Amino acid sequence: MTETMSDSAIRPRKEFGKTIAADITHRLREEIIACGLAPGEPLRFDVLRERFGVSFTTLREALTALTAEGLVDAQEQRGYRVAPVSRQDLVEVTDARVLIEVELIRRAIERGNDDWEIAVISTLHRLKRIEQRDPEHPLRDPEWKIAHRQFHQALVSACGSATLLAIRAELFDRAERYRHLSANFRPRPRDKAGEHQAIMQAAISRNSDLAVQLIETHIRSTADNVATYAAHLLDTE
Amino acid sequence: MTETMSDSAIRPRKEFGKTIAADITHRLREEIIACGLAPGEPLRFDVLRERFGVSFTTLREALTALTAEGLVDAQEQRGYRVAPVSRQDLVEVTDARVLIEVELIRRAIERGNDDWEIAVISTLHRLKRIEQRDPEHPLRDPEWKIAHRQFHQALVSACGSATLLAIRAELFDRAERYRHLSANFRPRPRDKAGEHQAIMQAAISRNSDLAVQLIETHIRSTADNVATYAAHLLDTE
DNA sequence: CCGAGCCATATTTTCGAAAATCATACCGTT
DNA sequence: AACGGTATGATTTTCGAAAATATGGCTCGG
Repeated sequence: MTETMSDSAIRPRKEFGKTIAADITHRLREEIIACGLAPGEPLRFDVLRERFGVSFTTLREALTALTAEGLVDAQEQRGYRVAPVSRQDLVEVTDARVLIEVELIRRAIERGNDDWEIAVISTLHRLKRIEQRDPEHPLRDPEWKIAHRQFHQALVSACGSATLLAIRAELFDRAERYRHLSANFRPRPRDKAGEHQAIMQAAISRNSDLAVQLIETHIRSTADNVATYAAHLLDTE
Repeated sequence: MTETMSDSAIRPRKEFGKTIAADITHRLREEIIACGLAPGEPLRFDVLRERFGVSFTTLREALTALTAEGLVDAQEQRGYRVAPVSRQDLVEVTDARVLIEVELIRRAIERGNDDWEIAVISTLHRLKRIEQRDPEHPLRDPEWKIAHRQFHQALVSACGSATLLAIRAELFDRAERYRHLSANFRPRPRDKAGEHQAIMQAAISRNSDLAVQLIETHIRSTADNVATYAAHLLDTE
């Protein structure tokens, strides 16, 4: 409010109790997922230092963390680059997601209590509200992205395993990057709203088999879409 | 050759083409898995700096990587500590391992070629040789640990998914720490040699269902053992 | 003209000091 | 004696310089 624009806009502002490194990790992650940093692009320290206004050390810590998440590729003694994309990697991420998400949905439906139901219903509600606002290009709306992420997160949140939830979140991020990759070339989003609605209903009515089937279809058809419309980005070289 | 003993013995000697940070990450990982650094123990920079002879920055990078692997716990602004153990965490790791390893064994049996069979047979052979040497306390023998790890790795290596193999490796490490935790209190190792032999035979003869069942039993019974003999370490506070 | 070896430059990696933050003990007040 | 606030020491976090390593161009010999 009272600060100058130039400073507050450029300088990384860390939230209370958080380290700058954690903040940079978060910002870099978002930028890589959104393909603001292109797959395979070298991540040079000088450039990043300029862009984020932090030191080597802090950047290195962030890049190390993102390397573990599969979003950055470390080439020892030769720096880092954005993790490249490939058809093979897309298939692997999709398969892994199906394997894990299907299991987590089952467990969540089995164990979910009232709070879980409320979380599923309310996150879907918010998602639909945002979609009404701008039904054409949801992926370009940061709010839609967050709401979408939170809905899928809510669905499995009651699974009871923090370990598997962490793995799931990582795979979700990696998949989301592929969605962004094809977003610019996709003619028109298919009926995601309807799919989400159906998944919610199956989950709340504790219809495990149906929910599992819907989720698997949801994940695989999204991946197929990416493979189709981002083909020219996946087959290169 | 020409260097003084004191230096070459204490200083971390990095292998060709590797960074010191990667080396320290590896050494710290091994030490945490072996419970040389006890679960929950604070990881103070001064102490580690003394012990490994490296700087803050390098340590921080290693600790960041291990945090992502679930072996270290980061408390923002309050440093790091060895990831604590708990009965809940043991259950989660075990469940996740069963879910993933069962799937990978299926895929490996389906896709494995001659090289895969050879790898499975030869890694088991080496494991048995080492067991003959010191059948009492295999976990205390670093060579046994490596051979054991390589046998299980070989079993699933042909699954075709680097993504799932990486996740599996991480869970394997976390589980191995629990095995070490109980190793000192376990009366006597059960017949692991027989189990490994049976798993190998089921895999090579492409008997998927049997291999899956044996692997699941292998993983779960190991975890049960830990839960029993390390109970006093899991229930505290 | 081509290729191997070497020098100069660009870039990463590592370091220890300085700044920021947290934990603890102390003091004064109620 | 209990409580709140503050000063002090311990520890983490961040920084930019220095060392180590890779990259690209150049020369020289074949």
